[in-house]
Amino acid sequence: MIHITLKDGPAQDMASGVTAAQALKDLGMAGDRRVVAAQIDGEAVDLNAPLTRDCTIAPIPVGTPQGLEVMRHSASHLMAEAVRSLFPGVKIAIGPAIEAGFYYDFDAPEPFTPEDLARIEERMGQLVARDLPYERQEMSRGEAIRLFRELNEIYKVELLEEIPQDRVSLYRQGDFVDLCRGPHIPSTGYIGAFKLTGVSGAYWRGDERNPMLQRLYGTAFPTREELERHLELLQEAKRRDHRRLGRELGLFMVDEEAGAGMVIYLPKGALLRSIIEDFERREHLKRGYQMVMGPQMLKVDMWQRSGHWDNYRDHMYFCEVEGQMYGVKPMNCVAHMLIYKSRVRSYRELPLRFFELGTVLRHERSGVLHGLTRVRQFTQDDAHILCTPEQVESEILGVLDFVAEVMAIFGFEYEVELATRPEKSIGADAEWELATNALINALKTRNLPYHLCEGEGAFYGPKIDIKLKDALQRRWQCATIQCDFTLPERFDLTYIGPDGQRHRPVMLHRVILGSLERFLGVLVEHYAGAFPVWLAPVQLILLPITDRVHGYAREVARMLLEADLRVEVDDRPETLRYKIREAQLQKIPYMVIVGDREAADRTLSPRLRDGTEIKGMPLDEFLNRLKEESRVPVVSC
RNA sequence: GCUGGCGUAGCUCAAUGGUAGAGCGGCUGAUUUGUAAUCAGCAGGUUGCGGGUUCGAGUCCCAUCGCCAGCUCCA
Repeated sequence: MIHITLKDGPAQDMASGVTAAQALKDLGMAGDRRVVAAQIDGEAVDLNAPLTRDCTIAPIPVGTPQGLEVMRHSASHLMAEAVRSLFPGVKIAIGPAIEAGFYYDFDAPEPFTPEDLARIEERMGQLVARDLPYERQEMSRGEAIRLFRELNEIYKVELLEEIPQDRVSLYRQGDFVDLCRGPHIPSTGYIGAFKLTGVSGAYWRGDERNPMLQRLYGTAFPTREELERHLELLQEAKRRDHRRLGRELGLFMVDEEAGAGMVIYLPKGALLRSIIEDFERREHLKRGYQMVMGPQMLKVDMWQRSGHWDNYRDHMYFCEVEGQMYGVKPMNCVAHMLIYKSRVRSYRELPLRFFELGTVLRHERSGVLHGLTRVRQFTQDDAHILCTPEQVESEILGVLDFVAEVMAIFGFEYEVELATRPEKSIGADAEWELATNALINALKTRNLPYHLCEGEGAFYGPKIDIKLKDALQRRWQCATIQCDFTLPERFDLTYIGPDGQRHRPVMLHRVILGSLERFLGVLVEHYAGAFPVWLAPVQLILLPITDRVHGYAREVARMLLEADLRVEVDDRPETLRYKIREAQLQKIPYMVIVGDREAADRTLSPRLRDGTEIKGMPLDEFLNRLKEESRVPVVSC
């Protein structure tokens, strides 16, 4: 007999070998199909796994992230089975669950077409209907290698040859067998609703030197309704797409004749950007930053000295001027080094915080370009903080707080990642360790949970990356804080300490919004183009009903402009309904109707974006309301 | 850069290898309008660019530029 305890529940003695499913049932958990796996002492296992020792058990319902992952992983096996039965020559690679679904990589002689997708999906439906059990089987590594060799599954053999363990597990359902750790759902019927969502190429093991495989993407949910809701969310993302809204709202464009990845700002986009830039300058000056500006390109020697030549050359543009090679800046740090060096520095003036809205150019590979979020020329809200080693941590804290305050103003939540030393990097181990610890300590001081991303730091130092989450819960890399001990050394930066000796300052690179282009793109999607009043390029539009009131409308517009409000007047000879529709589609916060009645008693009748109508509001009341709403929101963190 | 898909009017999209069309938008005129599209007329294209196959190419082939979904990379 073994003693089994339900997590946060009763316990019972049972015969050794009882399955997890039976144990859960005996402990009062109804054996319904929403439970897809079990957790034994914290480890996820199949429902039909036999229990042979005292343990604590907990159900894994499909409604939890873990349960969903199990079901999707099983769905990927199912997809692989369908593919193998329809396309006999195809070899299987790997097929995990991912954030929004699952995929499986195949080595197929011909790429899959959308029609193939439909056939595969249909076959999967048939297999679900047959409710085939998933069966776990353990064997030695050697046996497994023999098995997959017989099946001519070379990718599985390659994976097996690198597995250190002696025992491996396989899962079978129907005619399909796969090397897999598990756990899986008990049978294919547990897959509620699924859909194949796309095909694309993917390198074997994510390495571009390896052959390219065909990756099939799909997603699965417990119920049809949840799947529908997910697909609806994808539609919503499409409606919010900044590339579409950017054009429709007259914000920006990319012209292939000008160059891929080169953003051209239209009047409203340029206005929006300058509103954000003004905001940034104020926020930085408030926090003790000094504005600086560096040149767009520097002699190539500078880039050799900084290490960019050795580590970043492939991403840089170069040009020759009177026989001298120049590198167009991909980062702003080098000029800031020179500014620091422009005179002798005392410890009394540290920390120095140099801030620049710096426009950089990076040669990104053509395939990665995307709207505003991935471009070749962009402007960073960049700063370099030079300080004593003792000041590093408090400076990092200052930046973390800065990020928190700014993100709250824009209404973003975010997640934090810590990226450590990559393979291709410069600097001494001791410095990397010191810098990494400083970052970790700051995160701990602020109680910020973080994901560790090993080997993903910049070539000159470790970094904290901030992934902000937009209204649709998508994550975007914007803010980053990077420690750098090497650049001050390479440029021989020093300060005179209290002891009269020269010392080496530490440098922090940091951005808050990151790239203004990317941030704008994210902002457009976050607000679906309906910017709050303080950001809206056009805050209100006056809609005169007849020519008779044009004079009054222009007088009101002048008054509002004097009050620094962003106003337009639509005095075209169109109907009111027409003008409202256009203003509504432009997502202007206030549509202000001006007719004979308003002109007579010197009032306005604003209509809000949400359809709310206000009639006969006195001029100064409206002015005060707009002035109030135009202020940068005050938030407390 | 790689894999696959796709480039037709400003936008969204039509056109069995056989004379390039529609809606919206634009322009002109009429309409002076009270909360999401007033009516009429007109203009708009070397089908991304360059080669080729063919009696004939938007359609087929090659190359190139760009876009889209991913991979790799990344603010």
